[in-house]
Amino acid sequence: MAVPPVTIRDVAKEAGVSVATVSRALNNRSNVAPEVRTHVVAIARELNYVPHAGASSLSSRRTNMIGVVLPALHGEFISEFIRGVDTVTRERGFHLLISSYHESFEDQSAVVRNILSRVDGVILMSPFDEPAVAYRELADLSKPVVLINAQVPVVGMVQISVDNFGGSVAMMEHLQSEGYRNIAFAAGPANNSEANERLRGYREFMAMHFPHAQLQVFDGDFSEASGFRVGNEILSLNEKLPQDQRIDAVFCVCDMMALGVNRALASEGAHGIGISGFDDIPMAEHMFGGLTSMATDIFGVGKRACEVICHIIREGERLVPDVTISPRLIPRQSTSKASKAAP
Amino acid sequence: MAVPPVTIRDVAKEAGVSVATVSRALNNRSNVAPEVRTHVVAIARELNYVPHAGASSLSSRRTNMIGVVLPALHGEFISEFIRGVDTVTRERGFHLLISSYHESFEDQSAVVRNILSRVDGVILMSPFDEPAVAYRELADLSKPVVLINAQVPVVGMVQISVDNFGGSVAMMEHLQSEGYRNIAFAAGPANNSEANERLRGYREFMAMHFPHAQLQVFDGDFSEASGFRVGNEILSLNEKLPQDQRIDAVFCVCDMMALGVNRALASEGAHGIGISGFDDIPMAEHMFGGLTSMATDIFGVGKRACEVICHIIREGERLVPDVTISPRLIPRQSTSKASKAAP
DNA sequence: CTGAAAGCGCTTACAG
DNA sequence: CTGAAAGCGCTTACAG
Repeated sequence: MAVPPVTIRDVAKEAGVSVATVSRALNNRSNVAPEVRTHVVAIARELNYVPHAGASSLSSRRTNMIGVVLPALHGEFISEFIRGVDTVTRERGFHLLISSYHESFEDQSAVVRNILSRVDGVILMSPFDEPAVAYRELADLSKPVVLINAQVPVVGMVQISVDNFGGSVAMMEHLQSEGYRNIAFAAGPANNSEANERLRGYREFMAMHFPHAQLQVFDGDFSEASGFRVGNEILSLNEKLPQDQRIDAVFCVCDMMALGVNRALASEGAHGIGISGFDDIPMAEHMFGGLTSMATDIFGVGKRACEVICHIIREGERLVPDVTISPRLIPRQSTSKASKAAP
Repeated sequence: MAVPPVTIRDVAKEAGVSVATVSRALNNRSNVAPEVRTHVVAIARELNYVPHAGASSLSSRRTNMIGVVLPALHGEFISEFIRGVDTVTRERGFHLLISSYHESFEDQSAVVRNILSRVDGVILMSPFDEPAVAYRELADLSKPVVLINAQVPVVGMVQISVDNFGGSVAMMEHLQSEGYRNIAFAAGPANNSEANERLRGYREFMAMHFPHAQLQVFDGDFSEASGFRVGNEILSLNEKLPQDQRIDAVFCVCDMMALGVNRALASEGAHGIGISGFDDIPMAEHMFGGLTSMATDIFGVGKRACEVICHIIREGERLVPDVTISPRLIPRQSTSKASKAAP
């Protein structure tokens, strides 16, 4: 514990060379004689030398760290994202500084500034539905920032986004092709940009294909409990509606809400109402016989984001094209009219 | 991007004080006149000053970072743990360096050394079933290490562990009290210490309460697929067994395997075999009507681990008692004989 | 309560 | 290919 740490000077002395040579040897610079390098590396290992990262970053102006700033997300989603980032980070010799759990957009910006001196760049997952101008300040920072899922273009920042709007439309097409006509939407938090894009997909599809239908949007907040409430609202609404106007499918903004919707509907026996979700969390496959969902490959998004930020850092190049990832429909039993009708 | 960063000297000059005073004011040292502090803080904010973390750690010998080294874990488990750590980290002004995805024990040790100069201490979650001696080297490092779930005492390292053995015994008691007699165990990876402790609980309970019963241990690897295989093995075994020796309950080492076991058994219709898991992942509640499980409060473990390491760092004290967390039985329908018999 | 100065452990032009 | 030296931006005894 209280051992005086071994420094580059100790290694230099022991190896009989200058500290400059040790530094070059250990950092794989080309201008070192091969035998010298081998010798220095051996001595360093023997002395159990660990370079002081702070000192190194002070003189090299590089921290070899990537910052990841995440919102208050729970579960599989966040861990898959981190896993994706981590994969790249390891293979490129960077370390990961993670900061999660932020309540507001301001809070989030503060966190980004706060970690700025510790990292070479940051990956910011921002679910807030803020105008582009709100991001300007972050785009002007001294380190590159890659923005995930902001759903709004920001000059000076590379963006990686899931095409939530497109995925939403694709889900609607699926529901329509399965024969559903009176489709309701179980919405997410009002200030969440992803939720809003999905809602927009629903609205635009309905306007296009069912121009005379009454839109049925139910408020929710991503939680299973809010889905349960929506389910019950739908049940009581359907009682009042004439047969041909009753809701026959619920497109849920995320899988957890679909779980809640189903819990409410299932209590009424075989309801025959189609249910779909979004995100394709691992649970989806096992939810009431299989929940139809849209897979967003969040692991891939994490990888991509990290590749981009590493590239910007290493090449000093900021003109990297944005990336949009298309989600993939995973049809399962929950929207299959055939199996619904059966029992 | 290419703006010269503002340093402590710029702030000092602008505020008309020495850099020493700026440093003291910004670090909340007591020996600064209140008005001076206020003034310095104002100037710093005005200049958008961000202290260089590397320089700071070089002279103060503190990084204000906690390292978290995680095994190749997927899912909710890891994110809950990180969330627990992050909660404490934020409230105490530390940052989080996370390194996940490590294949072997050696790999893991290398990672710990690798991040050592960047952190003030590390939280190491080690699922490997290694002898205490293997950890010695890590206990001798220059920074404190808190060990999670190693299931073996290591001198010089504080440990936070889930009582997997006790939880396993408690689960067996539950199964016995529900009336199950021929209980099988679906095991996890052979080199996983947590899995082995749970298996040990099963073995010892059986030896104590059913000394003449034949132990039925089926190999698995935590995955749903391996659970499915186990389920099928049980089905074919039961066909050969006389009525009174047939397996009537399967205690699975984790919830995902329980999911697979059920998938196999369910294909044979109402099987009447009790199934229980371990970990109580969020999905458990929704798995085939409710899976009986043991909740391990991994969020709490993360919090506790971080509190301990922060304490050691701040107080310089290494004699912190180990912490053992008792899991909690969550009985659900999957082990309820009454509801099993019903259909 | 404040400042001048040393020093933390590296990296990197610069000169050879 | 190598070394001497400057300097990165802080913190912290030390002296006052």
